[in-house]
Amino acid sequence: MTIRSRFAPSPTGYMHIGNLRTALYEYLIAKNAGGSFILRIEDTDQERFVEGAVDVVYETLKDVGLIHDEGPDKGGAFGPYIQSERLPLYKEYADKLVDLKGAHYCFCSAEELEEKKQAAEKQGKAFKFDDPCKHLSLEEARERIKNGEKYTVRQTIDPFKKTTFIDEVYGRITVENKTLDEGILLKSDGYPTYNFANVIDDHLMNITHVIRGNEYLSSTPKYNLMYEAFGWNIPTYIHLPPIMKDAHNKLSKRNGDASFQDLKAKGYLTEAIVNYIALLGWNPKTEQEIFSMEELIKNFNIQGINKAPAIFDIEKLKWINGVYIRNMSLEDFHKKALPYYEKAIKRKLDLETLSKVLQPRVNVLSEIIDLVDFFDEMPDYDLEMYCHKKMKTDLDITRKVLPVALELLQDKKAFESLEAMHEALMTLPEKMGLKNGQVLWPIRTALTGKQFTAGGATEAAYLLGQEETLARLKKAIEKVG
RNA sequence: GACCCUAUCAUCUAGUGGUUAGGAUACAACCCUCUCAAGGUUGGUACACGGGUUCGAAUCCCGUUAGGGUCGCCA
Repeated sequence: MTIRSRFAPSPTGYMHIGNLRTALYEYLIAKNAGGSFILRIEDTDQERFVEGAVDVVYETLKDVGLIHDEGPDKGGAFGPYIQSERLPLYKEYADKLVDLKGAHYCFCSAEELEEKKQAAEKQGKAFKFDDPCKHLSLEEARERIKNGEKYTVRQTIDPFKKTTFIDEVYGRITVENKTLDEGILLKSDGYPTYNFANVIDDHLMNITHVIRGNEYLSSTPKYNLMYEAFGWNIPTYIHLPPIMKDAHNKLSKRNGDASFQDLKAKGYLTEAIVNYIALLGWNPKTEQEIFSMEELIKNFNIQGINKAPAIFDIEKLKWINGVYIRNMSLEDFHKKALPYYEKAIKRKLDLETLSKVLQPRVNVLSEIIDLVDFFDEMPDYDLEMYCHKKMKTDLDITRKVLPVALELLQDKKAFESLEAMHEALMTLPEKMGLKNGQVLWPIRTALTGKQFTAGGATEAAYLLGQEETLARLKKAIEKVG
């Protein structure tokens, strides 16, 4: 049997991390077995329609490398792949399900129901829908429909039975049917609800593996009842635990948490995000932590999926992102860093060398901004900064070092390359009978005004160039008196 | 409230009856070093609780507690 899995987002205009992980697992499960990955757009909620939201889905999947084999933009043998274009199908199968006694027509209006609910609430009673339409004869119901009455189709459930299903990660689950709600399958506007559309589409599209969040675990028995009523094969279920923001809250855009787009904007690499979320809820049973998409496809297995929720740990993502950055070629890193340089640096400087200095020091690309701001403008700093116990240096030493450095750096040759600068500066400690740190700490401070910088005096001087370096040294000499 | 699900370091997790409870992130220390990183070495921290079953339970069973989910003409 060829595995067919599907990603079925309702387009909201952004991709949240939980959805992306679901899509990833769906893709990996299919591709691991050489199967197909199908994209289906679930746009049955007319009230939540967002312009352009479908494009975000396409762009994200493409960026991440989850290539779907069938979908609205690609076609396929089981289309249409947009639910709003499948309306006649749902109606047809709803009627069929009524014939099969798996559903019934209901003429109660939403308002009526709401009234009943509120009345029950007022009395402090738990609301139980009595569903008068359930007892209508089929002839009578069809007559009322013919007369143009608004109606919905509700699932019909035998309350005296039990329903059991197997989930590949949670195992065997059994519930008593009386705890199941006879929910609406077809709305009065003719659109199906998720509960119905999913069953119909998954069956019609030959989906073999249904992979989704575990919030659907409790409604799965209802889907099975429909499959059974239709006499259809039940798919393999794989329910995924949620990704949490903390111990209590799910990760969600609504809580102000980062979406895939947000993470990208912050300077996280697509590959790193994918790598991280693959590991959030799945373990490869080895100690490997860095996986390319090819490796994920090769190694992914359902047995490694966890049952317990996982908290999204941005620190670990940062680390993984840093690993990816350090593994990049200098050219690639430079390309990624360029937009950030443009934002933060007006002065002209050797950006290639800057990239060389920065690459091992950056975990998230947006960190670049804070790392390079001193190039444009010398920050204010306290004289105290020249006193450094560990470097065994202080103001007195600084007063001696800075003028010597100023003189040394009059020589243009030092600015020809990072190596030349290093060589030049390293002559100072010996000449002055001082330790490296005693000489270089003051110079670096004078050039950067910062407690910490990426690179040392050598890098700062070389990158600033002769003119600016000399100017800053002069200023510092004035400052220390 | 009813039903379903979950429970190992701060975090992600390994572990499927016998382990000094392993790894990674984070944290700390040290080394390296012109600061900061990177790299290297080392370290501390966990089986929610209570009962069983068993010669022996993180592992099996029951309960408690805690948390999550579902109960929409949302998905």
